[in-house]
Amino acid sequence: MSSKPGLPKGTRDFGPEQMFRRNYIIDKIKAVFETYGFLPLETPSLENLSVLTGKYGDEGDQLIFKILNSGDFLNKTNQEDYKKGSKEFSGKISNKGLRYDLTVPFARYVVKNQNDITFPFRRYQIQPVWRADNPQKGRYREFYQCDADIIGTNSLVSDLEMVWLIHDVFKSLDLNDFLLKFSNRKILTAISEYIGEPGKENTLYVSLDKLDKIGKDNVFKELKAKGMSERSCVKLAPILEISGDNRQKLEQLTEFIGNLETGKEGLEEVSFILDSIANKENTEFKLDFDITLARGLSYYTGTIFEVKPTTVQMGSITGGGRYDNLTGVFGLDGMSGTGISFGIDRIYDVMLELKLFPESEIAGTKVMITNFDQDTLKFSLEVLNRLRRNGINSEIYPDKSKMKKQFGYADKKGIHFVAIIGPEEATQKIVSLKNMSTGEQQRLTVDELIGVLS
RNA sequence: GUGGUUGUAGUUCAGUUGGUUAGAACGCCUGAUUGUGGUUCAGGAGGUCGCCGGUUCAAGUCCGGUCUUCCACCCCA
Repeated sequence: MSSKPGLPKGTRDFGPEQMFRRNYIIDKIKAVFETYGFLPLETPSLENLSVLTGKYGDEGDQLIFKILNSGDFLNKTNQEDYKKGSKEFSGKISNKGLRYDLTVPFARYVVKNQNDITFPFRRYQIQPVWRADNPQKGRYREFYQCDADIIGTNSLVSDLEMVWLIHDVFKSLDLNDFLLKFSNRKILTAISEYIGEPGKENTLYVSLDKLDKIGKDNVFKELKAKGMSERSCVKLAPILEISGDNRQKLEQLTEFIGNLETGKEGLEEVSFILDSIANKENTEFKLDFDITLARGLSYYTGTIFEVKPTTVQMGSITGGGRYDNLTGVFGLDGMSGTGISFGIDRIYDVMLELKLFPESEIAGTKVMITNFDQDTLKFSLEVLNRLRRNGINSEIYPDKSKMKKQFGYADKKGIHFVAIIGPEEATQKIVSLKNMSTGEQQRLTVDELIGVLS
């Protein structure tokens, strides 16, 4: 066990069975993305560190995997660089890193190709990302993100589309045990203004996000520890008491921040989403307007959303929101967009736990042809080729082993049919087809065989 | 990054206060059955006890380090 080669922390192999299921998820998501008019994009696994750093906050920067420069990189450094410490020094010996998410490379792409892109630009991207985080359940160092973004418009219609998109994706996966929480960053900004701590919304939302986890008292404790005054906390307390359905929550919140400019904007935006959703027919929306929803990434400026499974213990499986100026850091201002990211590794774990993968998706080969001897082989290969030309997943057992072994192979691989071609069948140009689940066996011509298996 | 936890056959796990040749179940291989799998029966193979070092007459068992697993924090998908 030990001497066998291992895997780096937080990475995994995906065997055939897992790949069938992963592809099932990816195919479904891709299909929905395409019905929404999103176009595919891929970017390199590697980006220049100048592109990656400074976009995810100090903590995020530390989680970026850095790639050592090629060649004699030490030759280009000196004792002074070394003495400045790891952070400075790593800048001298590494200038590339593995991508941390898909949004920043996308922003880079948009800026680089701004003259060729027709805006608003709708793209989807399904690729792995890497984070040097400590792994746990549902947390890996290499995992896939499925992103869809609409950039180049600040229309709320795009935000609304994201809400629909989320529902359509989970519907097509038959994953119904989820809750879509949403809110608006402007509301948080207004709240921090209202309680007399303008500009401190970052402190506020980091703590508020933990409300259901650590409780109200601890949130206040943490806020005070971060320098928020007693008076602000007193003003905040009644806002946290807001409850009821989405409409009721919105109305109660209006009493606090309805007179503030950003507050008014935020409330109107939330209201628009709620109204529009209500108009979409025949769909039950599990939408929860949650004031305490914050989302970590600092680039969000408007609508924000997050999806959590309701019956499985798991972090968020989807998240996103509106960003007003994502490309600003790359020198292109005024490019507003909205985006969503599905975490397929977590969706996989949830679906596995809820047993939502259909059996039929797991089968690979539909029919296996037996291998008798040199004389029958010619006809067997002929049949094999005809099956394949008719789009039937088929394989021939490569060795002239005992029937017992050949059948055992088909059984273990879950192959539903075995086509037996022995001397008798070969001379008559027929096959004996055995259904492995019922045990029934019938003699068929090749044309009949294709008919049965199509 | 901080604190804890885990590692023994392909898999899931036993293994006494440190003491002869490290066990079980399932899986795997062979045969009963030279044209038929999943059941049954008989037999068999398979282990550097994660890795490196230390204590000891003696280490799977005790100690240190390291890697890995899972968990909490931080943060996140």
